[in-house]
Amino acid sequence: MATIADVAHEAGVSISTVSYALSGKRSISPSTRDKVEAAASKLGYRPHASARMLAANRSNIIAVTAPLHADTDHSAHMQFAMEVTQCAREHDYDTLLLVHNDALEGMQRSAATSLADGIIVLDVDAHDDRAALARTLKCPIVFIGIPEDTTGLVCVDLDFEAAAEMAIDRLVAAGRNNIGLISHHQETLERESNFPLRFLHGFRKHAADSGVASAIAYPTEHRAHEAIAALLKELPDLDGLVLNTSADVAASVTAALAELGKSVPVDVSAIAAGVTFSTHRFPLALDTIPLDAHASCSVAVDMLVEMVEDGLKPPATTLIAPTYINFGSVTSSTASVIPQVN
Amino acid sequence: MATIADVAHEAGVSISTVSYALSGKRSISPSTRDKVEAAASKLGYRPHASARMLAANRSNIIAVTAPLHADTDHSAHMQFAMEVTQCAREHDYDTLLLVHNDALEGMQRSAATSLADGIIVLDVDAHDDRAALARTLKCPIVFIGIPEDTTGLVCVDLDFEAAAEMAIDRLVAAGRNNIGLISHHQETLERESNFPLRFLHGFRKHAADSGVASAIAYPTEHRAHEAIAALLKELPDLDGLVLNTSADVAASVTAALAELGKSVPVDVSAIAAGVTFSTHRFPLALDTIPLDAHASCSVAVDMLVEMVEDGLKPPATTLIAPTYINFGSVTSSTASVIPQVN
DNA sequence: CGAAATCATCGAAGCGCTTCGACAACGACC
DNA sequence: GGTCGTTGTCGAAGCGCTTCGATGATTTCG
Repeated sequence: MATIADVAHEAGVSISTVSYALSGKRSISPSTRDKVEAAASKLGYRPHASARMLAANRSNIIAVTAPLHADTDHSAHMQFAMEVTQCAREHDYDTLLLVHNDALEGMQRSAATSLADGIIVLDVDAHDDRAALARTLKCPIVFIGIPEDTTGLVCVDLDFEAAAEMAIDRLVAAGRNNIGLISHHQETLERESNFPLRFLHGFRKHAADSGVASAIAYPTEHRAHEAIAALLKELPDLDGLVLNTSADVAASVTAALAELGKSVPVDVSAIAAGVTFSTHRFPLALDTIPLDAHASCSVAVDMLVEMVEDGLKPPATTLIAPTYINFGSVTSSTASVIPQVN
Repeated sequence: MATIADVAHEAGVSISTVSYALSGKRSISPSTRDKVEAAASKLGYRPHASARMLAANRSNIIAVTAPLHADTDHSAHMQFAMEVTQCAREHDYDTLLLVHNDALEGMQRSAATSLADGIIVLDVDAHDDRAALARTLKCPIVFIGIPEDTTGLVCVDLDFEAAAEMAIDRLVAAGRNNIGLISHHQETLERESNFPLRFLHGFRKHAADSGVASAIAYPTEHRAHEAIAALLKELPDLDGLVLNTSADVAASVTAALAELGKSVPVDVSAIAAGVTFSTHRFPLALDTIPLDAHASCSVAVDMLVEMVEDGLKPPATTLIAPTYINFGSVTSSTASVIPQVN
């Protein structure tokens, strides 16, 4: 392991000159810089991480708390954790993984020991322990997801209320006025993972405001059949469907409707909203208002890095505007089938 | 942030005494130890991570490379990454996440800068770039998964060949002699993720050795129907089924067979083998020979930590013996249905 | 009872880097 | 031609911790 001293010696300059030449934090003559760079690459010099951390008082590491609940959607989590890691790398930060049974202790430890410069909190519950802890730590923290009480916190998330509104608006614009929502499993709601609740709230409110008939079902199985049946019972003329649910349930919607003699998108137009999975592999691809891990993580990491490097910013919640991906699963109730679009 | 000097001052002893009292690396009188501990907890002292790393020349961090291929099973990955993290914590190590497009660079970087003390490699292909790189790094590395050429590498994985054998043996013991295997999607095999290949190999060989009729199908969809049809075409008397495939395919096996008038376990007995998901939520729970993330990760992390702390150990491959979880989805072909067992 | 071993503690030397202040050397400017 | 900025470089002071060797103090034992 070559050290900065070796490079300095090889280049015939002082240690500080090497440091400045490599960091660019002070002006260095081109000729010296070249010598230093040549020496560094000749020796394969890589600055020692801990030495740098200690001297600079910055670890260039951000911690990510990714709890695993029994009903956690691992696939979604992985996407977020990976996306955070990727975004962090773009700012030259690495990512430390903190697991659940360890989440509070881990946050505390990585903050108190200066192991991490900042923390990203994933999979936030309505009443999340980590929120209370976050308020006591002076380490920059960004939540991806929104707890009920956001006082003093920096949060980023998809605007689920707006996503629900967008879904309803699209269906209404297509002449659909009997709109069902398939939400999440009861146990997910009970755990108070917050986003399904926010989506529900947005859906209820906007359905009422828009004057459409609506119903909500909570799947009990890993398929849509039961939920669809429940919706039809309440709303026999169901002609629009919003899916804020798990992948397996959403994937079986078309089949479940087909079994009842109803087709998508003609009889029932459907939109998946606030979901992390892609529907393009489904038997029939569904229009999607995605919960885009990249979008959320990118914003969150940018903010966190800014907080680390430029000092704390005022706590605030950033809602990310929903976007719409059209696959042709919503058609006008009066028109004929429009061919599927990519 | 209280430093060790503050604690020393508060306790009225020297810095080194504090260090030894807290680490236990030299004998310290009980009275002094108590004073130090009191001072430390009074001040809320936490040793500064980078200072400790620098002085001790050990980061207590292990890196995990978790690539994300297009066809990667995120859920399985997350389990492994989490499990590694959990196991690492038990040895007082933290876990750094390295993402794919960054995997080689990341491994290099974390090793060269001493950011990580060791590396765990996940989701290993038959011809994995990371194997070649691993041979050039002097940093301890453990592979979870087995590349084709294991020269100079330390690898840990489920014994997939033995798992395939165990599955066949169980079915044969139940009088099943027409055994089908549902393997993975073609694209997964093409990428040469290695474990499906090893399973395939074990299955082929042991089916031949056992003198049973066998067939293999590769699912094309996210359900079992097509694969089952393919198997029945080749093996009309199909009475045993081995599932080394994805969760969605395995989950729909019972339904697919039912549509063809065949029941599980009477007409066809089935075993899921070498899979990370649990079948206990399936419409019908299937006997499982699990690819147990905890088992693999625990062994891998133990080995890695040992390599870090006690010096390199000779490269070798450790195969983990398969275990069998009985849910009653395999019954004797001559007996009547046995009630499902949990 | 003195020599040797043991124990408890301290001081100081790093670990490898960043960064501050100092200081030549050099033009620019009036 | 002195004064003032610039510019480029260097030395040294840490960052907070671990660990080695030294040193008294205390115990052990022949």
